[in-house]
Amino acid sequence: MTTIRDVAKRAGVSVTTASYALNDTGSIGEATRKRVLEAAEELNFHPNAFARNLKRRKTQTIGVFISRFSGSFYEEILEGIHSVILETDYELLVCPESRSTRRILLHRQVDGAIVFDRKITNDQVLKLASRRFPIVVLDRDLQNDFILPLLLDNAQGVREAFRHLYNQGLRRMAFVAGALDALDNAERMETFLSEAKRQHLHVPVCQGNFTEVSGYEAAHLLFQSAQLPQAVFCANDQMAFGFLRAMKERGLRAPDDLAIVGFDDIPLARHMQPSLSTIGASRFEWGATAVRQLIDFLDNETPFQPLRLSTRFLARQSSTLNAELPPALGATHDSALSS
Amino acid sequence: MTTIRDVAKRAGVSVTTASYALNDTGSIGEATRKRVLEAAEELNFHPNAFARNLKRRKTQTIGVFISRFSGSFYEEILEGIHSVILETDYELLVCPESRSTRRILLHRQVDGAIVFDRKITNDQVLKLASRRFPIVVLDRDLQNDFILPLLLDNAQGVREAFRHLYNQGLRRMAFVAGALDALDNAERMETFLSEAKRQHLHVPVCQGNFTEVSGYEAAHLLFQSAQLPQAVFCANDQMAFGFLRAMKERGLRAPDDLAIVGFDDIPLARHMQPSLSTIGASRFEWGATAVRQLIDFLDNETPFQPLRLSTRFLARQSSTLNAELPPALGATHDSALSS
DNA sequence: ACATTGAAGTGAAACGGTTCACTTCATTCC
DNA sequence: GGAATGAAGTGAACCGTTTCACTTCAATGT
Repeated sequence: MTTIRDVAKRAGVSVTTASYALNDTGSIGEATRKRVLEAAEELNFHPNAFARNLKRRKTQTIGVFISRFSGSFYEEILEGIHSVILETDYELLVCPESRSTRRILLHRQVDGAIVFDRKITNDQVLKLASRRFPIVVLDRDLQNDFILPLLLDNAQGVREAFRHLYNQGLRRMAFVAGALDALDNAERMETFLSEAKRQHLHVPVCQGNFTEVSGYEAAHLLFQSAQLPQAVFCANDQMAFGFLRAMKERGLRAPDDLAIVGFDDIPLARHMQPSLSTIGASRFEWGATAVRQLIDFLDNETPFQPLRLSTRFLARQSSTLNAELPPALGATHDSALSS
Repeated sequence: MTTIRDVAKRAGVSVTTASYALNDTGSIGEATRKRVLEAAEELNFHPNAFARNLKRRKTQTIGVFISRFSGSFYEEILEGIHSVILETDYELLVCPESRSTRRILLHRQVDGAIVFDRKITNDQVLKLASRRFPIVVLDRDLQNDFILPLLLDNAQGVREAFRHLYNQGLRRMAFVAGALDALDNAERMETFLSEAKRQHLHVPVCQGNFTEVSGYEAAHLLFQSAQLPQAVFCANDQMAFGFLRAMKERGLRAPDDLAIVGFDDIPLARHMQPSLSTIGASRFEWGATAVRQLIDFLDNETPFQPLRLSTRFLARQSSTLNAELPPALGATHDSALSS
């Protein structure tokens, strides 16, 4: 392992000079600089990141904390983050939930963090965030000078979805809720119910927890009620998927027997049979925005700009009555595979 | 930022003692140890990872180098890796292709690497790998004491697929090839063609590059030939997907007009209409095996054990003639969403 | 009674960079 | 001609740990 001392020796200069030359700092003559760079090249020198970070107290790295890799939900967010990182001189460290999370966060192995992992508590985030360690949170409404929440505009998409159902003459609606502690769930439910209320509709709520199975179970519960609803809004796509499975088993068809709407626009949604109406946002843009703001804060102390990511309702087969929608595949395969 | 010195001072011991106590090394009295740990707790002390790594010359971190996040191809591999990491005292650093790759690899910010990114050259891998820096490669056939290739057993699955087609009486077959420089493509093609040869079949080859579009284009090329083949094997699912799109546009149906088989078993494959016959491997197991061997090498110097990951053919609608296959969704949704 | 042992604890030198404060020396200015 | 300036380069402290080599001292063996 060659060190900067080796380089300095070979170039016939002091370690200081070598460091300045390699980092393009200090004032070093052109000839000397060249000699140092050549020596470094010849010795295949690469500065030890630990020594450097230890001294600089900066890592030039952004940490992203997610709960897991699968689900293709994070995928696009990560892609967005990655695409921005590529244009900066920062590096990216992705950390799935585990002990590591604590370690990396606490040991300051990154200069800033993007958090999308409910296992990390609000308290932890609050305690960690500081001018020297800004944090962007994607999954909670937590905010101060050093914490930027970047959330979905749940209300917008849900309102559109409600209108879509309502305008088709559907009146008996039900809501399948996700995890109780999730902000997104609360907002989606709150919006849906209040829209319904404005139309003097009462909407029963089935409690789920965002998993496919809980959607399946919610469906069974609803099937037992005296009168089937005409439309069901599920707080996310996974539950909608489970709900549709239960319907299929019962011989019920969407949208004719029951119109279904989900939330998230997971990749599968457009490929299902019937394709699933849902509410989507650009997760790519989400990730990109997060890291852009974070780096802007780190480099220029630009104050955080909270904002809500716009969502939009996507009418597909599962909720669109008597429409001549093209079959899912033919209509959408292109963008589906473009990723 | 509190340091070990603060802890030592508070506990009324030397820095050395504090370090030994915190790391459970050296020989330290029970009472003293307790006092140190308490002091650390009270001061909310967390050792600086850079200083530690600098001194220890070990990072206790495994680096995974992939070319990108999307495609849901890496997803399961990462999950597999992650699941093993969770049970060890190693951490995980996932690095999408970029300058970072070079930096992290060269600067030894990780103790070992798992490489799945063709942008990293064989030369680089060879130069980097050493007893102190073992590397597992998932995308190339490169091997020495410190480099472990973990590849798919392409032949096995492809052979099964060929038989499946052949046993249904199909004789006119074509092959859509992927990127020329890819080992996987070479092996799949080689196997398919030699199986065909044994049956005295001649199989024309259309060159593609693993992308959906290249599959689409390959289809158009084939459509111009005098006689349509009865079965087409695509070297991966993406191309098969493009091929099916072209067929649809032409009013051709799989499997009746043309039986289609892909390779990879991407999540979409089972959800398409028709569902896509393909060849799959447990990518989860793939990742898990890789990291297990790597850590075993690092911790115990266990020599690398090259092996091929078994693959299996999955008969689905796109290639199964006159069969009563259940509809894709009903049959498979459970495992599809279980992730 | 004295050497031996081993547990408990310590001082200081690393690890490999960065950077502050400083020197040297040629050039410019008045 | 002497002070002022500034470019080029250097020595050494420092970042926060770990760990080698060492001391101290009570307990043990003979």
